[in-house]
Amino acid sequence: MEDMQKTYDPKDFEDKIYSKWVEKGCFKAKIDPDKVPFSVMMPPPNVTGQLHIGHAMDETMQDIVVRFKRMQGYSVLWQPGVDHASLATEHKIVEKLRAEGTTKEALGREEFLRRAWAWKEQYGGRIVEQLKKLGSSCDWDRLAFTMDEKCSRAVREAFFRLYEAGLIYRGSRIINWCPDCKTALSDEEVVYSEDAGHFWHFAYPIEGSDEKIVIATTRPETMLGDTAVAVHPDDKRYAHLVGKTILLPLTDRKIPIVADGYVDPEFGTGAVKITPAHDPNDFEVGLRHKLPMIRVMNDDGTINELGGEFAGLDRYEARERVVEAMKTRGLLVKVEAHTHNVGHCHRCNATLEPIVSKQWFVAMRTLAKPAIDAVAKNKTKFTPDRFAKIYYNWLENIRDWCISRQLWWGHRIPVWYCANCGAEIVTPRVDPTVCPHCNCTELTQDEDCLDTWFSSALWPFSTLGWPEETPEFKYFYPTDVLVTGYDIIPFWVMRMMVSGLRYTKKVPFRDVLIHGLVRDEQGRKMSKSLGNGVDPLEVIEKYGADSLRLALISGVAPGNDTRMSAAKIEASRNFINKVWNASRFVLMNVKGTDVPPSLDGLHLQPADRWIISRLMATVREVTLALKKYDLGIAADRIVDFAWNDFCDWYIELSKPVLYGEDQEKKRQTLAVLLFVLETTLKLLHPFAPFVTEEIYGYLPHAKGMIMMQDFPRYDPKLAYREEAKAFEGVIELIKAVRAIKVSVNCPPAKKVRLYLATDAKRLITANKNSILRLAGASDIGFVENGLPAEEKAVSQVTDIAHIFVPLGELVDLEEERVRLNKELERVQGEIARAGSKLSNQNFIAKAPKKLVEDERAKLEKFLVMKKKIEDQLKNL
RNA sequence: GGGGGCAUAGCUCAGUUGGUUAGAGCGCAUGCUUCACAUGCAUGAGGUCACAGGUUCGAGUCCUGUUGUCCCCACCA
Repeated sequence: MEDMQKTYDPKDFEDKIYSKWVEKGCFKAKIDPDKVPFSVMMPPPNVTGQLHIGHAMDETMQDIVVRFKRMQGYSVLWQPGVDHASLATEHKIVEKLRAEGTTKEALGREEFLRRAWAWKEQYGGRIVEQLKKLGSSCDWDRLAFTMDEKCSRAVREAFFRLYEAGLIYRGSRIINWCPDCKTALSDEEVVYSEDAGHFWHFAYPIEGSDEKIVIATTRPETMLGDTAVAVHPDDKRYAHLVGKTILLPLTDRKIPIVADGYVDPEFGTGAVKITPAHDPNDFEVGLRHKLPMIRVMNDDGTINELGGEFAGLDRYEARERVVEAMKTRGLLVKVEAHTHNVGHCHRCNATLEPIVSKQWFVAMRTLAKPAIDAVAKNKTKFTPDRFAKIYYNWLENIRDWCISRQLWWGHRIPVWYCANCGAEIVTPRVDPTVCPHCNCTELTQDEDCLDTWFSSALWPFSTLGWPEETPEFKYFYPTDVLVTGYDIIPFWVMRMMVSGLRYTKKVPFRDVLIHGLVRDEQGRKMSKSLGNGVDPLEVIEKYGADSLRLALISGVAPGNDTRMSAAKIEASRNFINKVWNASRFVLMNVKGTDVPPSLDGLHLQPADRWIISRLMATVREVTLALKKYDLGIAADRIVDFAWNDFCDWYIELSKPVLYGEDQEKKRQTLAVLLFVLETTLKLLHPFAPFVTEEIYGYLPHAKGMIMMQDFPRYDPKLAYREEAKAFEGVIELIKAVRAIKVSVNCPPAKKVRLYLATDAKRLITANKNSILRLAGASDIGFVENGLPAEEKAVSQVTDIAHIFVPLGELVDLEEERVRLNKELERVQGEIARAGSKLSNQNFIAKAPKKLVEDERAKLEKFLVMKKKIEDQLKNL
């Protein structure tokens, strides 16, 4: 086999490896009765969307979990799919048509849909290809689309069931209307922002009196639809006017003055114009006082024929003209600057109009209850659990969900109306042809579509074939974990919970792993307008997918936002490069040897046992962290082990053996190097799948693909706790010698002689060559009581030895005295701290025994150190 | 108005059920072209864990309050 390339270049192998995984069917989900299923539903990205950094994080997290579980032996389904994204997609197509100089109305429904599907065919594959670049190990053979036959069938069934139960109804209510997209929106789709506006004070004349009542409004044009003015019942200023009639200016209408508790006497003038058809609060007031509703605006935001002379004007032009007209009549009292929260369309950002409109709604209150209970009873668990509170907050305050959209791209509402008797007809599967009430055959289907989230809400089971009891559904449902961002909780998580419990009587997923947003270097949201977005595809191109993945999850706690920067990605790339080079080192040395395939029967040296012990600790911690979805911690542990323990220590410790003469020791060391490398690669695989798979292919005893190997297991036989701890003493010794040399500016290349007063002669002798090499020493001598003063040595006390390094001219005795005194001070501080703890009777009585013992041992240790340092000071 | 987050090294952030001398990356300082890697190695400086109380033998961690900051929801027309 060829050797590994000298430099790490992900472009050499990432695509090749992905193809290989696909070819070998590594991602395929199988119904295997002998295995435990583990299923994850990918949050479907918009079918015509492009991969952005937020997707990249979401996908990476899922892929890590899924690869981990697959290696642990679960039968994994990671279900991929894309969303038709009704409004988003239709918006794009409408824009395109506008550029072509036509409109959807001009094309007609059929032709428009033909174009929409063509658009979907053209761009629908793009995001899927981009997901592959990341290394996503989902079962592409099962790729679903919210508008495919399977999902559409589920939508129809779900609608039917809710309708039958009376939980879907049609009614005229105030909804959020986008005059640009010309559709209703749900409350969740409204984005509020503080906008600068005005507060116009208008005087309304009162019939049969010279008195006028002054109202204040931010939307003057809506006065054309006023049907009352309201004041607070206890407001003495207006008490005499309640029941009187207003001659509404600019119209020929007479409207009453009513008293209603909704009015805040402190705000504005204390008198409110009531426009039931154009304001949610006014709508309520209107119902209470049985006021007429006069809708004065068309769907496109222009004033309709009820607006008299203003008919046909755009809403903003109408606003100006109304103000002008009032001014001319001397009825404009004043204008104030006023900033207020205004709702905008989440898709096109147009200012929304609250409008009375006949729409379809889902009665959410009834449905919310089981969804609240399921989380309260821990049937579904949020990670981190604080998001359960946010979830409750949403569901407890939920209002009915407006599900109809005046769009064509989506699931057409499965309701037919009878031309004869006006009946609503809803059937679960087959389209009705005859009215069951009057036998009339003239039926027309509702023109509108469903909110895109209506189908997304069914995703965990619609993709598995529900309402059919398919084998997939039985095996993989409920799913195990849903991974998504906190911003999607109200849109999706909540609604999947509601639907899942309603239709399947089960929670749709057992865990919900919530992540935050990926922000830019300065903590700002990434946005197109700021141009501060990090393009994941560019990052992959430049650094490789593994670096991107690692950068996206390292140092990130669940649920928290994270910042992305070139520096962070480079740090990840550097680590992967490190792994690459360490692997090269091992393979280079293994080449041409008969390295044993396992550790069985080997006589392990202290350093070997130490690294294996550290490895086992890492395996345990990583496994635990992954189980708890602490992906950032898991990654940090692996990086820390691989870089510090393995590369900086064990590989360096192995060199004197590898370059030495003892062939048997060499074989053993190679076996350990290989074992640790292979185990580390497996641990790292879920995080950095490409590079680990590539390197694994070079390992002499590799079996197939790394992604199909067993995830490393903690083996108590390999824990070697005591030996590892003893060996830490050797490491501490080496570090101390290095520090001594630096402290006197001794060139690193200059070898020094070490003199050690120690009880650990055996351990030190066994590791002599390593100590010499790593500490930069020429020889070790053992002494009883240090060196004579004329030797001019620098000394340091460690756990296993009192070190003396004679450095002759380099040593300044005065400086050495200062250094030792400083050290003495530190040790005395420790003695005082431990001493005060141990003299506290409450500590002795109440703290765990182990802790007390540890504290005693510590005190003992520091007392010995103190003695040695004092002796040395006397000696100087 | 309601809900939630955050405050730890110069910067960005970890810190599992309270328990060694509070960690990492980046940055900084000093020194290293040692045969895997300068995308590197070694050594080091740098923290009253926002503030004030409390619980506890013991608090960065739990409780109460304060301050600052960010987000979500509601929406006084």
